[in-house]
Amino acid sequence: MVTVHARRAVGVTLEQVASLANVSRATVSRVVNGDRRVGEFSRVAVEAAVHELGYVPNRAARSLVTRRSDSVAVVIPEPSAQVFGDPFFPRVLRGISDALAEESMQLVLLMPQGRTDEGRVGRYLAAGHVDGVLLVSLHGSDPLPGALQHDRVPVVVGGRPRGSGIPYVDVDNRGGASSAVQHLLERGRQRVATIAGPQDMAPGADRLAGYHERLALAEHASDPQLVETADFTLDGGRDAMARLLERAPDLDAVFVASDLMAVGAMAALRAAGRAIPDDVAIVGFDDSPLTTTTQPPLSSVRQPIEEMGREMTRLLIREIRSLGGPPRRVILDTQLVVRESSVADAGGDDSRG
Amino acid sequence: MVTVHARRAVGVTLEQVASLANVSRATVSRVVNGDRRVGEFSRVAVEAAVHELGYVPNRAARSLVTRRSDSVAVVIPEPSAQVFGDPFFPRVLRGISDALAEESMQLVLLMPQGRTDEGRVGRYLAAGHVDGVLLVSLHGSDPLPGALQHDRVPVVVGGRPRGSGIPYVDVDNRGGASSAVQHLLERGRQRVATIAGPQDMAPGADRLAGYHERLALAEHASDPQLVETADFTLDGGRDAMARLLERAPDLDAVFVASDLMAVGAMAALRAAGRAIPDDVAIVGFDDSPLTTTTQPPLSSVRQPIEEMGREMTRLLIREIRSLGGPPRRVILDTQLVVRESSVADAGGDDSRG
DNA sequence: TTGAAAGCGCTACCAC
DNA sequence: GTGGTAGCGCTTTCAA
Repeated sequence: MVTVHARRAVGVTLEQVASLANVSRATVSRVVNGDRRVGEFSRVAVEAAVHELGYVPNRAARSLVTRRSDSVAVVIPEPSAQVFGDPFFPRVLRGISDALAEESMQLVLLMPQGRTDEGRVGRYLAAGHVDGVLLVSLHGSDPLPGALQHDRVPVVVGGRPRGSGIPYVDVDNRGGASSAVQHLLERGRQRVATIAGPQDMAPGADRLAGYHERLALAEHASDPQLVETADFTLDGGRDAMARLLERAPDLDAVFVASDLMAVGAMAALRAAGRAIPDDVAIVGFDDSPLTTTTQPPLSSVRQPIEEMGREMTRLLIREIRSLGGPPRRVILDTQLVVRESSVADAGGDDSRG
Repeated sequence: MVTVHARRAVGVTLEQVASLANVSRATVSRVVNGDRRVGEFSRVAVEAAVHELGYVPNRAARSLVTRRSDSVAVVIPEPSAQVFGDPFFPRVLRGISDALAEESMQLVLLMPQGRTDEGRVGRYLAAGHVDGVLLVSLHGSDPLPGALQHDRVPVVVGGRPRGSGIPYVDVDNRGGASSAVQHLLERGRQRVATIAGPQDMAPGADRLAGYHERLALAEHASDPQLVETADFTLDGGRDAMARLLERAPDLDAVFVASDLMAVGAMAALRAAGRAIPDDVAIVGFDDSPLTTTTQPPLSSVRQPIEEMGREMTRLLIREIRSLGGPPRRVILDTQLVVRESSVADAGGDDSRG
């Protein structure tokens, strides 16, 4: 038997493998799909034939009969792609891609622009072209997850969605914010302010909740004067910091709900002649590449983004394999990364979960 | 006739549409695929039935007979995903996604990790699961495009690939670098240095070529002392700047081949007590979000990233529809964005292509 | 202009 | 444990 070096496998069918291995198409199918009920002898013969011919199953033919596509859609609506600086987007995708590859499933990427486009995408998904949907949503008000669930399309959301009853994976925004505030308090700061994100976005609301939670725990009164909100942009962060300094000149620390806003806040502090961290300590959120470009380097809360993608995929696959059971949700731990912006004495490099 | 509100379209077949419209399956198929040879009356009846039933063609069944998948793979090898700070990755994808949606084609995303994984991906692609491949490659030494072309899989590369004969779309790195240098010369700078990228990467080599080209044009001698290379990282940029300052203390401008390296270079200049732009003017490349976070804001060369994705897709589709003709390549214009880092007098805001 | 019918390659059921 | 075979939903000849 001459082993031909595998060439382009297009066109090789089950039929040909079967005839080369002297078995029926059914047997080849069983071997290819890992069915146990195949004799040792047949199995070896089929495997050899598959190898020799470089056979690869035709997905379309398989889908047609199994009614599965073995593919999953990842939907990234417009605003989610606009995350500046922080490579959030490639990181979730990497996590998802890894987990799907393990299951030999395809990743179909959809990036609708605007509501109209989102409608098109919704119809596409409802048409059953994919086995399930992963939705990376930064604005919780998205109607898509609800619509999909209504159409009984398996769906998992990344980030806390507005409605309930939908499986999702989120980062522990409260816990992350809480640990940042705790760190500042432990360093002896008395007047810890915060620049929060938009309160109609889950991460915005949750990080502010974590701030309040930790202050309450330490029996620090929450002073409304010390709370500002901004829109997750650099300029927004700068302006918010300026307002805080005007209202509460005695503040000695600030927890900022994103690194980008923190960069803006640092500019405002510098403009006001406040030394970082001596006069004002500052901690951001995201642990983005920005943190090491600032002067001094910015302490920040790190999120396990790849893991989020992987976990979303696991949940979805469970969802696809057996519709039923209570909707599952997973909250992933964050980690505080301490840098010079929050440590007055040119001190250590501790970190905590 | 009662118009039922479209519900989940799964399960509605050509057959059902045909029977509702009182025509044959063949006729429905013709209407759905825009075949001209259908009577007005039949066409209207079919369209109504399609609408009423919410019919959506089954892709698998169609693929099985047409032998097309109507899908395109986008391959992003590991290192390409590591682009810091700059949201290059989401932007190309957005461009590709838009262009594919216009053609009703699916985007299948593949993110191989390491050479082994890339082999798997290569076999997958060669198996004909997609109609064509878009490869976003930052390191030109990738074996994938060559392998795919050998297997006669239509492929278009983003960024100049090493081998020739492969269609690609690239940004005008030479021209961009050239315009940056021209700008510095026009501002009266005499000793223009450069921090280049790795010379085994196309953008690294091309941007350096543009630098030399423009100096030659201005009959400035190229002084080897004024050229340093680094690895596109922040630290690399800082170290390269430090070396330049040591070797050529009289330099009064520097063109840096990436914004991230430019941020590092600015840190080195600051550490050396050089004022920006008064002592040393600086221009980066990418026009990333970083440019507005630096002090002063960084002049930079902007690249049309979304357009690159769109153009890649157009080329690929042409490639898929009719294999033949000379391999096409497209070079997209860049634009210099002038900010304070390169303008001594607190001057204007000009820009040039 | 229209319809009948032959598959595309595969899985899964049923019989042996 | 194995093989025969009936479709999955669609496109595309070929005739009419």
